[in-house]
Amino acid sequence: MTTIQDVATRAGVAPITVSRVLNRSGYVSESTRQRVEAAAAELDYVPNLLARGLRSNRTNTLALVLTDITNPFWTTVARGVEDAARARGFSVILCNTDENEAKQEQYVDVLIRKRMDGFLLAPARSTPEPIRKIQKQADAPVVVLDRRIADAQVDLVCGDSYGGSYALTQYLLQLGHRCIGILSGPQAVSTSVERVQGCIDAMQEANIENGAEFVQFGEYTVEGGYSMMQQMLARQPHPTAIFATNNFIAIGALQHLRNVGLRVPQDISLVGFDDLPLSWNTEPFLTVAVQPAYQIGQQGADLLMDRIANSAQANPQEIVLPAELIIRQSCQPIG
Amino acid sequence: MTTIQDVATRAGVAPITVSRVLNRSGYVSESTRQRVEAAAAELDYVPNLLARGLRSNRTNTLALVLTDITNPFWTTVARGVEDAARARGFSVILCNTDENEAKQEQYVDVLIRKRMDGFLLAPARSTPEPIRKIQKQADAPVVVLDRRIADAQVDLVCGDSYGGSYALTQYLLQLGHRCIGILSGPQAVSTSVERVQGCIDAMQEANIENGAEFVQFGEYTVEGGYSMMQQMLARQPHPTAIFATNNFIAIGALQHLRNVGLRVPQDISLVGFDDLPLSWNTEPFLTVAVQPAYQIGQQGADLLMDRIANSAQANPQEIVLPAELIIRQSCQPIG
DNA sequence: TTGTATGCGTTATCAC
DNA sequence: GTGATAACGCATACAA
Repeated sequence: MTTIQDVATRAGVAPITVSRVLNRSGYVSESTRQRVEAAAAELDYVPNLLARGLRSNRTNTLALVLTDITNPFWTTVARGVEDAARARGFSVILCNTDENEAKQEQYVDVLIRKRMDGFLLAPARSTPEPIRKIQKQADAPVVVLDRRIADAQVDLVCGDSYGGSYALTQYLLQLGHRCIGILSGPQAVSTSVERVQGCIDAMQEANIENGAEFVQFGEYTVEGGYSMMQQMLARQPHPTAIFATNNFIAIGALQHLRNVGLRVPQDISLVGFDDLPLSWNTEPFLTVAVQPAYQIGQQGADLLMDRIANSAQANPQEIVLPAELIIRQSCQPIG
Repeated sequence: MTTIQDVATRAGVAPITVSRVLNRSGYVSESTRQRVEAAAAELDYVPNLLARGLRSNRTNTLALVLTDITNPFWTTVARGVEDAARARGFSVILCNTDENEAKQEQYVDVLIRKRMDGFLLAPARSTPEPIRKIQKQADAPVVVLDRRIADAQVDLVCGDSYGGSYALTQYLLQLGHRCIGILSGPQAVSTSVERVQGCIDAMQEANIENGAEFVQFGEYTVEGGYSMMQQMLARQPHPTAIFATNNFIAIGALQHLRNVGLRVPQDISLVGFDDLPLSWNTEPFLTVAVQPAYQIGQQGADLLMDRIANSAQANPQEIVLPAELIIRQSCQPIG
């Protein structure tokens, strides 16, 4: 392994001068710069980022901890983070927790030890402990993505769950639906609560008072959607429209409807939250509210890097990005 | 930030003793161990992995560079790598190149600078340069995943592309198909070549000599599958069976067939390579050859960690894991 | 079983 | 513009 010292010797300068050339910090004469660069190239010099990080207390690396890498929503968020980071010279370490609190803790521990400059965290649960731990042990800023954490003094970037589901519900109400079944994620996750609430509030404003009766709570997974749909249909009379509160739940719901021979939208209407790429459902027909996943990642990373740059502690920010209503063919008017 | 020195002072020992306790290296008396552990806990001590890595020349971290994080095949591989790594105390840094050579080079550069202990690489292209670069600059072992690289002296773990497609083809031949269209990935990738060859060889053994005429080369993507299917159908007469050489190509092919009103298997038979989780196609009916993705990741990581442990350079190994034929309902016998 | 001395490769600080 | 010196936090080598 060739070191900065080797390069310095070869170029006939002091190590610190090599450092200045490589980091473009401080003044270096043009001729010196050229000699140093030539020497580095000839020796195939590779900077040791461990040493740099140890000395400078900066690793130029962001941690991105998210809950489900198999969900296109999150891969899109990750892409936004990566692009924003690269644009400012940061690299990103991506960790997937599978919504598992223990895994999340393991990753967070390692990332703290590896001295990340900042953390982007989509919490597996809505407890503030992991955030507190980072803030206490890491002395690095944290930006939470997607999920609101009560009692945590921390920046947040998320989509407008409430507004998106409110808009979806209004759309269903306009079509004449009066009984809407909600297939929700875990009650302990803020997005679930907000999506359910947005739907119920919209119904209430239309003088539908029993909206809360048709809610099933489960997981944000295909299996969850499948079984919640099953339970929803067990009710008599069952809803005329279904609100699947995320993309995987929608797939599961569709699978069950197909199994029992109910057609969408002829027999029952269905709306979803967050989209799927063309590759997933061979016919893209689902009416959905879509969060700007890429922007959530991008703005989260930018905010985080701002915090890293000005370690001055401003008040925590909350950035809520609007969800877009995309109307396709999965709903039909009543009667 | 509290350091090993702080812990040592508090416990009334030398820093090196703290180090021994934390790393379970060397002899430490039970009473000393307890005092040190208590001190570390009270001070909320967090080891600095940058310093440790710099000093010890080991980061206990594997790099995993793959080509498409949105493909379930690769997320499964990644899971296998993660589990194997965790079992031996390694962490994993995952990087997604999107089959893009430039991105791959950027990631590899950073990973070398970060001093990974080993590299798992699914090359974006079949050139040996990236591998040579790691071997030259990093002095860390490399294990290549999934794709064979000519002229590279390097370990390889992959699925049996040739055998899998040979078996699929035999199955189609048994059903009486005599004209099989192949929708292939890029000609520059070894898996493409091998899957095509397995198919052609099986046909040749059945005395079908013109097998090579019905091959389309394209990308391993939904779009690629769609357009290759389109071109395949333009031929008159078109094949009675289609071999989609990866899961995304199969989806694209299905989409096009649906668009032109051809039913599978009534109007045309279809087989694929690698499976999709239930969440993807609402009805799992495709007959496929499946590579053991999880094992590829697991065995790749294990081999890599073996290499790291015994830096003695044995000859490069090539581990080819069998593909499994799963027969479902996407094929029909010929009249 | 524990400690001393030293150095990993780099950059911060200050001096010239 | 450039350099000398020290220090980041830890583990290796050797000594006691």
